[in-house]
Amino acid sequence: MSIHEVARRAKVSIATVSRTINGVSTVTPQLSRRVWRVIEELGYYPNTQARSLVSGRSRIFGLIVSEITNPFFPEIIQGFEDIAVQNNYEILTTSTVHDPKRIALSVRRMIERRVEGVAIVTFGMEEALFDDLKTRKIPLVFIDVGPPLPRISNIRIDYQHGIREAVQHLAALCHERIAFISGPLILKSAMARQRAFMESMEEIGLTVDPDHLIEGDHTMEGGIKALKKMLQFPKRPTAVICSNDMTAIGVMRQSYEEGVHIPRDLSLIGFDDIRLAQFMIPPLTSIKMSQTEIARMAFNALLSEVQRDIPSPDGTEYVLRTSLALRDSTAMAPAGARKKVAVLKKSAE
Amino acid sequence: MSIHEVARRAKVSIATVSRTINGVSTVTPQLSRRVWRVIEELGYYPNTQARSLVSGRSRIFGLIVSEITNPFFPEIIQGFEDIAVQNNYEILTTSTVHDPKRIALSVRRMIERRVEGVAIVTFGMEEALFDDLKTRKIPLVFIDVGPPLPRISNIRIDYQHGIREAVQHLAALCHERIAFISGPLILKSAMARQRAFMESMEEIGLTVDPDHLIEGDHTMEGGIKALKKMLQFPKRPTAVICSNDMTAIGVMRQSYEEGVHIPRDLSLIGFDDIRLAQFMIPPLTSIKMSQTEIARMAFNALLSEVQRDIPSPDGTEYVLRTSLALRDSTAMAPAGARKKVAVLKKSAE
DNA sequence: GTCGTTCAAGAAAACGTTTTCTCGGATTTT
DNA sequence: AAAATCCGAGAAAACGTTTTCTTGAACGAC
Repeated sequence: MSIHEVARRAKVSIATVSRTINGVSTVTPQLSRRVWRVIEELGYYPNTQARSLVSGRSRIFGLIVSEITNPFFPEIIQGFEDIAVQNNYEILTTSTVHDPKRIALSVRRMIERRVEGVAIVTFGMEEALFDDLKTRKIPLVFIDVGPPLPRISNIRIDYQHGIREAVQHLAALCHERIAFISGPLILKSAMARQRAFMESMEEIGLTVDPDHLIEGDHTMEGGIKALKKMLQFPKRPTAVICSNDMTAIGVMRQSYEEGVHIPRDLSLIGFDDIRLAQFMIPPLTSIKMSQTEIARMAFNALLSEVQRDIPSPDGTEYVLRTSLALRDSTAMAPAGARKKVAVLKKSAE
Repeated sequence: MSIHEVARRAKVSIATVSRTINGVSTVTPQLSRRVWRVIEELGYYPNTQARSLVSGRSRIFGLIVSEITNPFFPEIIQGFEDIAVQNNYEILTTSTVHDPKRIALSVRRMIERRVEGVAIVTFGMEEALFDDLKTRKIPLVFIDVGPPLPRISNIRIDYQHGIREAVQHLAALCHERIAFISGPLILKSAMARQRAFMESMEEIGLTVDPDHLIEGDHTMEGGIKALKKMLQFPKRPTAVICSNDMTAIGVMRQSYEEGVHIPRDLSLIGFDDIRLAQFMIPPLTSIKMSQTEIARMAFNALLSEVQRDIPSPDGTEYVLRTSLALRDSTAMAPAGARKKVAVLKKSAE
């Protein structure tokens, strides 16, 4: 079961066994073969704990996500796992469920397991909870937190690009009253998306009715509520952009309930472009933010930080583009509510 | 950083520090306080690897699921994680993506990390891949594999109950031509579901048109294909039961495409009752198989096996009930295709 | 043919813990 | 008051590796 047993049977020292396993070149081919044979016979697997205890490298990365039950995250986890496997890393995943206690606990456990780096994919505001990791100089990668710091990389999402495309698309369809259902505005990322929306609207010369800026919570339930609210306004919007797809799905759900037809009566655009979006009824137009790409960037950020001998003076900033994925949940604005054609023509590029 | 540093600063031996941390009662309160203070000051976290190396207990469980991107599984992972956290266990999750290589690799790594047990939630047929775990006497828990063995527990799903309810429900709505879209029939679980369907149909006195037994693949794409196929049959079914919700979602999607209205033209029932089901349009009637419950059972199976000093002579069998969750995707059969009323009355209980 | 080099492989130290063993002082027993 | 018991805490062994240090044999150089 242990390296000693292997050594005994192969009649070599444990050092030789270790060297054989690790492919150190100073081992005679003859001995190497003998050792390997015994290893096979015994079905010996080295003990990772002992290995990493002495080598000081755990080959574990932590991955902290908000909610694994939100379909956005599994894709990220899968992507992360895929690359991790290729690079012989293990992942310790935590789904925080937005519980600070849970996060703190999970951070602590990760440190105790001596993870080599942690990817934090939470769109959250719990930054302080990760101080422990910072003081221990563990490489980190965040999504959308300020400028990178030593050992701390950042993946900046370029919300503006995709959201501008969305707004332009709606404008081209003659929509004028466009609403935006944001995420919880305590979240930086939610704020950033809303700001990008406002800017895009301004850019194109449309005004945003304050009523049409609704705060959701990134859940389907939130989308349901938001739509209910929206339908009570004297001037209903003819199009809605949601801060994530789950919200959009909630809106769809409630539209069905209320007899509002999408896209005839209401054009709808989501954000994230989760896989499910294309299976909605109708298929949901959404702003794509590639989960696989995020996972890839996050992993590489950690890996390159770990492999570097001196930490990067400032961490690296990665940028992820967003872009509109066109489907069937948007249509021309209802005739009565169309924008003047002159403006239209221009922005329809 | 290590226990030695703490010992040095607190002017005690490392043994005392260890005892303090582990709450061994023989430590004088006074010393204990001194040690704790130093621990706080230093922000010392014990090294789990060293700990479990000497104690022989890794406090890690493995969790192997088929596909994390299938919404069925995240709920299980979340549930599993929740209980694990409570019991101070870590989880190593693997999403196999149905790749035998991947499974083998992940099994190997789990063994190398000396996991204390592995929960295998795959509805699959890759049983042989887990032999390595068996020979190493690592406690396992499967879903729906034959009778339990020493150290190997089994969660048996009682498909019959939920499926019978579904069939009875449809019969009560005067459906006579009921189709079933199965999962890949190499999977035991898919087989079991189909068998349960056949039995329920027979029980209630309905015959199954062989055309109406379609093999899907548990994906939305599979559901789409299955519906296309189904619509070509001379005698279209008026109701469909799907082997999982993803398939049902695919069917919904394609029905929309083809102008088949659910539930007016076609009644639809899914299986699993994933959270998403209630947000479909219309909300999907589904056979509930509680993911949380599965997670709970799986974890407890492992935990109780680990805590037991002698392995259970035969592993334990846990049983999970399924039952129908009624929503809006089913309706009376189209007038032309109704069953004779006499039979109806009886089975409508 | 002696003397450095080179090199393969064993011995031993180290990693950070837990746990057994040991010891000396305090407490109880007779 | 001496002997026996108890108990808190330190010393040291152990866990299963990797890696440095050591050794001894083979080899080439002079």
